[in-house]
Amino acid sequence: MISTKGRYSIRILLDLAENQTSGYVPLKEVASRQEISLKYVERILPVLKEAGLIDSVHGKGGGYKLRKSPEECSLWEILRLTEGDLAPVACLKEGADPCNKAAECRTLSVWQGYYDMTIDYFSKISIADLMKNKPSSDYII
Amino acid sequence: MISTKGRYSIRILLDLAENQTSGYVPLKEVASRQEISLKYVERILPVLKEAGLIDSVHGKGGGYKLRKSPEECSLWEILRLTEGDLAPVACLKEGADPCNKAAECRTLSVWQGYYDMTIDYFSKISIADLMKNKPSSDYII
DNA sequence: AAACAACCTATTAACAAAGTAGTTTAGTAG
DNA sequence: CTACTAAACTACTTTGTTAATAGGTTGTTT
Repeated sequence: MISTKGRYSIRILLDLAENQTSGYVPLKEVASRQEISLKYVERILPVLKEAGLIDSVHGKGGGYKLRKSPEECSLWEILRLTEGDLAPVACLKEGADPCNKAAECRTLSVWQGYYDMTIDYFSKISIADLMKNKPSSDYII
Repeated sequence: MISTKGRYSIRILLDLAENQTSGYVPLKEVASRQEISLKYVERILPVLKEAGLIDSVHGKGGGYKLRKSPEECSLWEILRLTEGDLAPVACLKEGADPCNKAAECRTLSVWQGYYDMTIDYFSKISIADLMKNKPSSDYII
């Protein structure tokens, strides 16, 4: 399961992308548009800033803005930062001590295959792709 | 993350498949071969029995055995039973109340695509496939 | 009847997710 | 220079899940 941390991060970056101005967008606006607690948003963002996905400015007129273009920002990059990694089993996690049964493990290749597929899937989707996902009028009742 | 419940279940069924006899295999042997606590194995199996994957017999000479052939037993079937479902987000879980933002949600299709891919991946792998995954001699040092 | 193995119920410790609260620091506008 | 604003930091709480463990009961076979 993808936790709120990862899902919210995607929505927040998407919000920043869709509401870009020449300046900075304060979190207050993002939180209110996305209906996420401001305090929780504040908790989530620092890691995205550290990684260079966003820039921030303190004080009046300050806020956040995207540092990269929406095209360059893949969901895999966001999820890896916020969810740690998406390894389906402990022995494939980054920095895990190597399993001494790996050589005889019948299921390792299954998990590895799934993990590779997961990385590939999310790597190929960018924030820009999500922007194209405008709601279809088919859905309007 | 796939929890121990799902991973152990796969290993247990694989163990039953590889150690089939004309009769029944007691859990004591499975647990000891797989190095899983007997008590924990006992907790996990009932759901697999209910679903008709395995048969059991009480008492002396009793134990478990596969009901289906290893070819008919897909990992998806096992994981769905033991992990609930593998929906990456709450709104795709079985029996979830429909999200009222679904029509305007920019990310739903991403999660749905990932979920479809997940089901497809695990559906195409059977216990019989895992039996073929014999450890390669390349790994022996 | 004795041995054996599945079955059932309750309890526990450990951990992570999700969010809240309050304070501090930094930058801008007047 | 001062007031305002918004990010940044720290600590806490609540809730739920995972991964077991413990002990007793029921049902079969020899």
